[in-house]
Amino acid sequence: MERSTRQRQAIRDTLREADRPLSPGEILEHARQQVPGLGIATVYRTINALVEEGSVVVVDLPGEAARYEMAGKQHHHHFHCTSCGKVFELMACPGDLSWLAPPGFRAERHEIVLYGNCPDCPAS
Amino acid sequence: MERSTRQRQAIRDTLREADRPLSPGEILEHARQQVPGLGIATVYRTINALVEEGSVVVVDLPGEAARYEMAGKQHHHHFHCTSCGKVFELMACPGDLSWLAPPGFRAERHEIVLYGNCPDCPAS
DNA sequence: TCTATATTGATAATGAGTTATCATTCTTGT
DNA sequence: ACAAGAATGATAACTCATTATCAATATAGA
Repeated sequence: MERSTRQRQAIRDTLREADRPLSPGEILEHARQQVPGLGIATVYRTINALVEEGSVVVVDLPGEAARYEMAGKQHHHHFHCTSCGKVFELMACPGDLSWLAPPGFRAERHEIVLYGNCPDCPAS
Repeated sequence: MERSTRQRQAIRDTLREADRPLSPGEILEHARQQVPGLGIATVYRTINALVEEGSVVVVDLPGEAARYEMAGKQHHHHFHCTSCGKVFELMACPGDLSWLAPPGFRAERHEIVLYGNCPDCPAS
């Protein structure tokens, strides 16, 4: 990530402004508003560079391809809208859950995903 | 799923005896102890039939290919050993977590995954 | 036992997501 | 403004899990 290009700026801005994890496709779609000709290859290349750099982290959800969000956010979880497919951030957390594991297991971290409808999607 | 074959029996037995969700590869490996020549295609075919039939359910974990476990178990979660990669069942649950979502979101269900080391894997 | 045909195993094919290739374009230091 | 070479875009190639194909085999009813 040496030179500063319109493409990279658009991709970085997209991630910075997003309040939820975005898929490469969502990043492409949004960043194209700034750089119309942007290609998906550049999105992947830039995402990977940002992840290696440590400024972006991967968000994996069950049965889904990877999404990306800015690094450095406080511990949080996600809400997956089963209607529109978007993933939102949940800044709340029930706290330590290592007690869920039987003796002998050493739990180091947890992930929680809520499923349902987001405010933009009418109840199914 | 009309005829009864050694292959299907072995696959069904494998899933019935497992106390944790198994990947197609794990099912193949275990069922081959009963039916040495068993092929991966038969494992997939049988798994799919069992899922359609409703006797087996899919277990999706973040960033992982699907695993399978017998249907009808009570609500539970999973523990993913970051060392050996095996997934275990956690029969405990913190209960309703819909309060994690901001107003406007309608949470219908949740998934929880704990990560760490299982009893068989020395602490990293 | 015999036959119809469901099932199997090997493997080619597929699909979705991601990465590599390469000629062209753009950025940056001079 | 110029040159070196980094970055881009189009797309071919790749990866991995899963599915389709098809000749050979095994099951179950007659």
